[in-house]
Amino acid sequence: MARHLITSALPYINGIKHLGNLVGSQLPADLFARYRRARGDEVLFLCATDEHGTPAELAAAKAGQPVAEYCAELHEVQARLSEGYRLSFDHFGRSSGPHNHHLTQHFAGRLDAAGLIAEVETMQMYSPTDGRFLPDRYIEGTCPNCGFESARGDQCDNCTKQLDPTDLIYPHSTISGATDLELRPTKHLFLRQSLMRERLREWITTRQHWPVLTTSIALKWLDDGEGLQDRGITRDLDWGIPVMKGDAPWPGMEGKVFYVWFDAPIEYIACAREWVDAGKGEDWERWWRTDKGADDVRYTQFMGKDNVPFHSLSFPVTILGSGEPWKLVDYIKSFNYLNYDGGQFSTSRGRGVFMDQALSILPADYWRWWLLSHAPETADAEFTWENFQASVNKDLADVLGNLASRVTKFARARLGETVPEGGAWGERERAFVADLAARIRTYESHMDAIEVRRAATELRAIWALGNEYLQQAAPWSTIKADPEQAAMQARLGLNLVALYAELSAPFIPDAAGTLRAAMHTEPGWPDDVEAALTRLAPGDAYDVPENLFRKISDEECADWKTRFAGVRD
RNA sequence: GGCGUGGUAGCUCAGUUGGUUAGAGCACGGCACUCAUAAUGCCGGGGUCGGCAGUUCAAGUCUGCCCCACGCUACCA
Repeated sequence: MARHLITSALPYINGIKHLGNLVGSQLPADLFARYRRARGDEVLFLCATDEHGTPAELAAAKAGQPVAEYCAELHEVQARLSEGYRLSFDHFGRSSGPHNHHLTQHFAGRLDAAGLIAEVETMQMYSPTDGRFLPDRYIEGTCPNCGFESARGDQCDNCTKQLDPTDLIYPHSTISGATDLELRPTKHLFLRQSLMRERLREWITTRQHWPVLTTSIALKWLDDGEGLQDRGITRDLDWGIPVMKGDAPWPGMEGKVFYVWFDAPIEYIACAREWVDAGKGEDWERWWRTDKGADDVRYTQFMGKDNVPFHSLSFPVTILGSGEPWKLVDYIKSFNYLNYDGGQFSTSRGRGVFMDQALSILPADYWRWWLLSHAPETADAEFTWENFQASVNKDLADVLGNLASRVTKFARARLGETVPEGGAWGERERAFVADLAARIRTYESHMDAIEVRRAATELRAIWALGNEYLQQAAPWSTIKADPEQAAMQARLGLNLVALYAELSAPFIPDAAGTLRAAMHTEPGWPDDVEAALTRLAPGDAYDVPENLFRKISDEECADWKTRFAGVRD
C-alpha cells in the first residue's frame, strides 16, 4: 500500500479567501487526497492557517481584538469553510501552535550550527510612539519624485517609483500617524540560501515530470540577477515565534521573532504532531522522518505560483540544511491564477466571489466541479458567470444528474421496486463495458499524474458514454417486445449509476454520497469494471434519488454578476 | 528594461519527441428518440493555428525578429 503525504499551501489568517485561492491549492490537494484514499493508499493530508506576521497584527487591531484571540476566531471561520467545501484534511492546524514554535526554533539552531545563518545589522525605521520598528509599507509620506502625498515606504502608488522609507518627505506611521520616526540599527538573521545554490539546482533539475511552472519559477530565482539571494528570516514584531537557537536564547536577538515565511512551511511538520495530539493518529514521525519509516512516503505539495520560491528553495534549504533526515518534497504541483470576469480577484477591493459567499449561493459540489474542471494548470484561467452556468447546467445537471434520473425513474416505473431480473449482456454491452473500462484507465492515469483538467474532461466523457449506451440500447423501446432484455439494460444502467458515484467522488463528494445512498452501495474503487457493473444484483433494493443538481437560471446568473462586481464591505 | 507564461474555431481550452484532410466541450443548424431535470443521441457548418522571415521533403509543433495580454522583478546581468 502506497503512502502519500499531501499538503496544501497554508491560507493566511487575515480573512476569508476567494475562489482563486481555493482552486490554487486546497481544492486540487483535496481532489488528489480523496483519489489516493479511494485507490486504497494510506494518506496524510494536512493544512493549517498561517497566522504570524504584520498583516495579522494589523487585522486584529482593526477588529479591536488581541491578535491571539483574533487568530483563534478566524481559524475557526476558515475551518468551518473548509468543511463546507468538503476539504478532507486529516488535520487543519495552526502555525501559531506550540509544536511549530519548538520546531522552528529547532531548525534555526540546526541551520546556525551548519553555518547557514548570518547575523546582519541593518538600519530600519523605528517609531517610539508605536513602540516598534515599522515595515516599509507601513510608512507613508510625500513622494520625492512626483509629490504624491500617500506614497508608501516601498513604492509610490502614483508614479510607481521604487522608494526607500528614508526618501519620503514627512514620513509617518500608518498605524498611529506618528511622525517622530527615527532610523535605528537592528540585527537580523539571514538564511544563507546562496551557499546551497548548486545543491538546489542539482535537486531541481533532476526531478521527474514536475510542472514547467514549478521548475521555471524555481530556476529563475536560482539564476536571476546575481543568483539566489540570502533571505532575512527574522522581524521586529511581537506576534510570532521568538528567535531562539533551539532551546537556548539567541544573544542579541531578544524581542525578535522569526519571519512568517520561515515558520509557515515548518508548520507542515508541526501539523502532523497536532494531528497526533488531536487523537487522530499515532505516529507522526513515520510520515516525516526518513529514519523512522518515512522513506517510502511520497510527499506532494500543492500551491499557487506565488508560493513556489518558498517551497522549491527556502524550505528545502531548511530541510537539507538541518542535516537531519527530514522528508523532502517529491512533487510540487503549482497553479496559475484564476481571474474574475476580465480582471483579477481582489481581496482588498472585494472583487470576485469569496468562499463564504459562494457557499451561500450554491452547494460545494457545484463550485468544486467548475473550479477543478477549469483549474489554471497551463495558464491563468478565467471565471465568468456565463461559463459557470453553462458548465454546471450541462455537465452536472444534464449529463450526470439526468442520467441518474432517467435510469432510476424508468426502472422504478416499468420494472418494479427492486433491481430487475432477467436477460444477459449481449454484444453491445460487452463493447460498451470494454470502452468504459478503457476510459476509466485513462481517467486513472490523469489522476495519478495530477492532471486535473484532463481528469475532469475524461470523467465527463465517462458520464456521456453512459448516455450514449442508453440511447442505443433504448430499454423504453425493447421493453415492448423483449422485457428480459429491457431488464438487463436497466440493471446495467443502475449499476452504472453506482459506478459513477465512485468515479466522481473525488470531484463531487456530496453528489457521490447521494448516489451511493440511493443505490445502497458502499465506497469502492472499480479496479475490475466488469465486476463493478454487476455489483447490484436482481432483487437488490434501490431508491430514486432527488434531482442531483439543479440548473442555474439566466436571471440568477445576471443577478450574481452584478452582485459580485462591486465592493465587499 | 529584464525574465516568465500565454496568444489555436463565436466562447473555454487539447494538441506528445516536426509528418497524411488541425481536435474536444459549449454555442449554432439539421435529424432521431421520448425513459429522463424541454433532458439524451447522431450528423453538420465554422479556424490564413498573433504577424513576418527562415531551416526542412514536411511546421500549430524548430530558429530569428516583431505585435498583444497577464504575471514577476528591477535601472544590474
